[in-house]
Amino acid sequence: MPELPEVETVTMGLKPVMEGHRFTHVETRRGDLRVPFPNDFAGRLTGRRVEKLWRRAKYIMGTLDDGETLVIHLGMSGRMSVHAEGGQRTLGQYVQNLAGAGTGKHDHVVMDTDAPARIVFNDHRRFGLMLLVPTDELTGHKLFRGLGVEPLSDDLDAALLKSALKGKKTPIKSALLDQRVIAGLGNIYVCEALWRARISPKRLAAKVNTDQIKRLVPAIKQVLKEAVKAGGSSLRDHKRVDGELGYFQKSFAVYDREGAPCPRCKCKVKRIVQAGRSTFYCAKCQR
DNA sequence: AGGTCAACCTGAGCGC
DNA sequence: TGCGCTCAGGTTGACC
Repeated sequence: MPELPEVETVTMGLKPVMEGHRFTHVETRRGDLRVPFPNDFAGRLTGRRVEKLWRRAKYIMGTLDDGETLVIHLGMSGRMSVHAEGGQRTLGQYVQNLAGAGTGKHDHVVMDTDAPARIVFNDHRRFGLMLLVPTDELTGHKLFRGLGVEPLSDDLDAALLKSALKGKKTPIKSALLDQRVIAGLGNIYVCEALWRARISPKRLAAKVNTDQIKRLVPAIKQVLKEAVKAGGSSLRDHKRVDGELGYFQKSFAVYDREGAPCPRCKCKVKRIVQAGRSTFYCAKCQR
């Protein structure tokens, strides 16, 4: 499901029931996610208070009151849902009914907080993960030490991107998917950003010129901001924590639109495969 | 060193 | 209905 806008949407949805709240009960249903749960995950989480809930790249991070941080990744198909007694309008946001919550086939983790609310992690492909990492070891942790710049921060500018792409012989499409360059972009928003910046996905990263980089940086930021505002893109799996769909997919210019007209020049959108992933682009206006 | 690609899983959609 | 095939928003480790 998730790229940065979807993870941001989910994080914001979890905040009211997690931040400042304590876990009263935690249960894992099956341990064989691709990355197994840490030892006694439920026991270590129970009774802990979440001091701060935030996002880094495509990870949801919960800083706990005991010096550990809860790290959540949704993989390709992970969902988080929030349930409470009485359903809608509880807690100042829309939440789902409590009845039956956490009993689904792929509901892997059920977490109750003193909001009170029940949070369910569902992931049918099991590519997601939940870990506990000592907070003071986060920066050096394997998952985070190599991560690139946050695209929505002021740190990402033309100069930084230019130096990050310097000497890279891989296509720009693949370079932007590399989390060590920019952290949080995925297949959808890379395609969309390249279209907005009128850059061919096949162009070698090192050959993206200064003018193009100056278009690419705002294109990335704008497409992400618009998608966050729309609640992310719901293609197959993504839902907000209240079960509603994001609607940014209605705004795609090229992604998943093979054969449809390019909104700019009306040429047919092409689909190619790069590094094993679909790329959608307009061969006429992306150079 | 740096880049590509299969593998990890399940489910949905499509053609037959 | 059902089978077989392809594809899916991510990440990683094995391999050129």
